[in-house]
Amino acid sequence: MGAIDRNSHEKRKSSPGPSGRIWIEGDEGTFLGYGRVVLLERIREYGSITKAAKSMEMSYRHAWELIDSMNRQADKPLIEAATGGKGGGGARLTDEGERAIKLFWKFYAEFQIFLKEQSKKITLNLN
Amino acid sequence: MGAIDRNSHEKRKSSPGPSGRIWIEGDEGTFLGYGRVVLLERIREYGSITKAAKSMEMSYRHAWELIDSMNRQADKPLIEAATGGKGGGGARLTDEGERAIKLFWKFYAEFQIFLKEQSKKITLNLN
DNA sequence: TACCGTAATATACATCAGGGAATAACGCTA
DNA sequence: TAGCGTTATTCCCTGATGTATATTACGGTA
Repeated sequence: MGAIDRNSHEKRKSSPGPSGRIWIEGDEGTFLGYGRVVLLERIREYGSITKAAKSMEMSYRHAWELIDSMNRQADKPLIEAATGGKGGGGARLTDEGERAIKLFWKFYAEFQIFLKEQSKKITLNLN
Repeated sequence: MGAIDRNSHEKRKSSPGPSGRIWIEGDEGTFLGYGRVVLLERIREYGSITKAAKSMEMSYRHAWELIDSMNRQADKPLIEAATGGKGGGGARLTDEGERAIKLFWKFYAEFQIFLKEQSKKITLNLN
């Protein structure tokens, strides 16, 4: 339920020291990033782009563009959406989407470890 | 002599795979980043904020703000500037600035290694 | 003292990513 | 068939960021 900033990056504590952002690049630019992956998870949770976007305080327009970007760059779509029908339609995370989520969080976790290691070295050198 | 983009991050090849940006956070936000460190080096080279900014295709105003931000957040100034005098004045990199440059490039180099390692793991998982 | 090139600073302008709102299409349900 | 909620798409507006431009301050030098 936490708010996500407008750049689709995680809110980071502004504690001095090494910091950074990571993402997975695709053919058209960013393929997977923190905000995108959280969006995927929210869609899995709510089954709706509209609800997922609202839960992140993100505009539907922006959410849709991110999903479209991911789907275009992936071999197979990460999200499959349907208009009309019961409840007006909805969206669902595919197996490919599930794999993308796992892939990114693994990368993300290793980066956090990397930053922590760097923090030890760098804070020593500051004074 | 290469052009630096407007966000003060290095121009990165858009090759698919793990990517990212790093910086060193200070009390007011970014303290050292790629663009800032290149700016420091250019000032060391030219002895002038004006010339350093031009060489990076950066506005003087922006360059000055970056320098001011770094100087305010560091224990001792990284850049010392003088108005008037021979040649109208100039700017010079301090020893503290020299250390900041080394510190950042070390961090940067280790991050490149980290990305390369991650690339091996991730490209394997894509197909 | 006049000149010079730079630092320092303020103001106006341009650009652009994203938000908000409006609208159409869709297909199940009652 | 009418209603519903969602996806999909378009247009306009705003806020933030950086550029461009102009002006002043400065202190050596000729």
